[in-house]
Amino acid sequence: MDELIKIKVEESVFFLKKGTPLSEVLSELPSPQKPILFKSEGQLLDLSFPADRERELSLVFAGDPQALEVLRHSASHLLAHAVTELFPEVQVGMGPAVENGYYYDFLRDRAFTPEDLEAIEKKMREIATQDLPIERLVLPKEEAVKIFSEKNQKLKVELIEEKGGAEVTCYRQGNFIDFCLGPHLPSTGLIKHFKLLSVSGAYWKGDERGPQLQRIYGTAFFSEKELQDYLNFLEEAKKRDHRRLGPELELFSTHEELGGGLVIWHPKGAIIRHEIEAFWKEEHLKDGYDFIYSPHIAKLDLWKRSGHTEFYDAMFPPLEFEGFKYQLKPMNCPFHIMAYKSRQRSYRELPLRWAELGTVYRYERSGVLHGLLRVRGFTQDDAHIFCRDDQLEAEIKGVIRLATKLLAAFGFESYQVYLATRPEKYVGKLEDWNKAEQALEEALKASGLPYQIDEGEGVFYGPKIDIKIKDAIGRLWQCTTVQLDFNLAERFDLTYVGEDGHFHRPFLIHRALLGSMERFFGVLIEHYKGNFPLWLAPVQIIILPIADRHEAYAREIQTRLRAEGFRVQVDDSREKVNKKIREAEVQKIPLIAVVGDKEISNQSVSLRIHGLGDRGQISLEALIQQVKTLIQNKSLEIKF
RNA sequence: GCCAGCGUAGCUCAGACGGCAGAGCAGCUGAUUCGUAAUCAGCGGGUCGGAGGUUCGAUUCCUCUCGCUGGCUCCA
Repeated sequence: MDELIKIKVEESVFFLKKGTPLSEVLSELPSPQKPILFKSEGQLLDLSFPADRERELSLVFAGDPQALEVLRHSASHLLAHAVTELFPEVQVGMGPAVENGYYYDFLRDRAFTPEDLEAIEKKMREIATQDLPIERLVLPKEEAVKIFSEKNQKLKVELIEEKGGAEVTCYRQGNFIDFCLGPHLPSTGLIKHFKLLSVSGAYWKGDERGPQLQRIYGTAFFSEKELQDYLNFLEEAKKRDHRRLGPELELFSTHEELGGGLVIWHPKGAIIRHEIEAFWKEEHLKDGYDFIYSPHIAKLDLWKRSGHTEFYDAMFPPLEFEGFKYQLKPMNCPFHIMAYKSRQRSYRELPLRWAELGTVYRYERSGVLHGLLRVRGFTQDDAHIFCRDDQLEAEIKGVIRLATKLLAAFGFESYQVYLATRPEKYVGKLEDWNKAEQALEEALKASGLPYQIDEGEGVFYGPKIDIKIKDAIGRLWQCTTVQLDFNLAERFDLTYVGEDGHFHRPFLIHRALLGSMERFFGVLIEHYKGNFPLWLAPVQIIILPIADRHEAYAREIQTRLRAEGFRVQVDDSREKVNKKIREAEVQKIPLIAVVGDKEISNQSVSLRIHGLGDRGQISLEALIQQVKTLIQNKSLEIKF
């Protein structure tokens, strides 16, 4: 006798024979629009999912953001389908949906060319137009293995052997079948707005010893507008690329002669860095930090004691002289620890907050270097806090407050915060871990920032908080990190004498707020699109004399404005005003002061604001006052 | 480090069965003295990323190498 299963959909109740597709209920529902998925207990299910037990279903329609991942996953199958049609010899790997789209990995002896991608995309459209039903199949493992073996899909067979239970789920559309948990859209016709983006290498199962596959990336959306918006976003990101803007605006350069990942800050970049650092120092002093300077190398033995030689693989090879080996520093911590250990410490002097803009060197593999964002020599805005356990929470709160204060000054006010907790392998006492995790979480709660917990994702030496900032076009960048370190405290046997006259182990907090000057600068360039706010702009005001006879007046104003501490230039080239203005706009100089006969006669300038155009005449005094205010307030916008 | 793509003037890019290497912008010089996004003219500028090989001849074909790009991997 067939068992009947109770299925509740919206307000209606149905009874289905066990194993019949849930989609049966749809014929009875007066829904004007056909759903593409069901949702049950927070989980998305195929329309054809068999009735297995009592369920309450809701309907998910095309366009629903929850279904986007499914759309993209189905699009990845469509991609694999097209590839196997066009290149039957290709073996398919894995093809999930990812953050902004999807990819699929293929094993093929030749590389896919851009022409191949075009052909594949065309084939995908063809298959989509056929509107093939996407069927969910549950097969005994042996049968699935047999099917994929016959198709000579060895990678898939490997996956099934590895991951499949007694029964495995597969999805089929036309001649294409894939081992996959799903869920998927009911048919290929629903995949309408998609595009292939790029092809790159990827290792099978991420193992660099394994075979190298070719990964084709694509994206898909429910509407053409969303797809176009995303493609526009990619274009916009290209326009902001700091690797283009940096050299163009003469902020920094890199050179083959110097080596990869090594950056030279040009005067215009250096002045921005100076402003950032000055602000950073000022805020740190206000928060009770002291500064430290430390050398760039130290004896290798120091790094042995810290454990870096053992656990850290990004160190440059050591240098050797006078019978000793020296190590270029990848971190600042051991130096700060040495300073701490230079004498006995009392509980009365804790917390110690020691900050350093410390330049470190890391051997990053050549393939990962990327503009300013991933380099080999960089300056961390580092600090180490040594504190007692009763101070831990307050210290972390202080760090978070300082971090968000600094970031907000640059216009970063939207964050994603992660608390990473104890991993399986860890050093230190469980009791300390618990105390630290609790302090971190309490501090986060007090900060009012929404956060998520990455269970077990902490580093082996301590739990941490990471803060990612959201830039002007919504991209996330990791900057702030606050980490407890039980390892170094232990290895260097850090102690302080407590009120009880006994030795105690201090907590060691390692933190960087902006991350590194290089990386933060790269992010800033992209965030501002090169249009730095007035307080950071390398040239804040450019004065454009209309004709030669106005040059003396221009120089006079320049002197006057420089005396106020403003960064001012005069364009004395013998060009027309139009050309000078264009030049200044291209250079993204915030304020342009045009001076001619009129301005001389009433001691004024004609002001033009970058991007906003001519604002008319303004007296010299008013200009000075307003610029002063804008700089002092670190205003992100220029208003007159 | 691995896979793939790309390296031609400072920048953006043309180019060529393997046969003296081009444009625009920038730079320099001169003329123009001008009112809100490019005045005109002239000139200079290249081991065609580097090394080796094939060839009578290589920037072009081959090998190696360096750098960059997209990913992978790594990320104390």
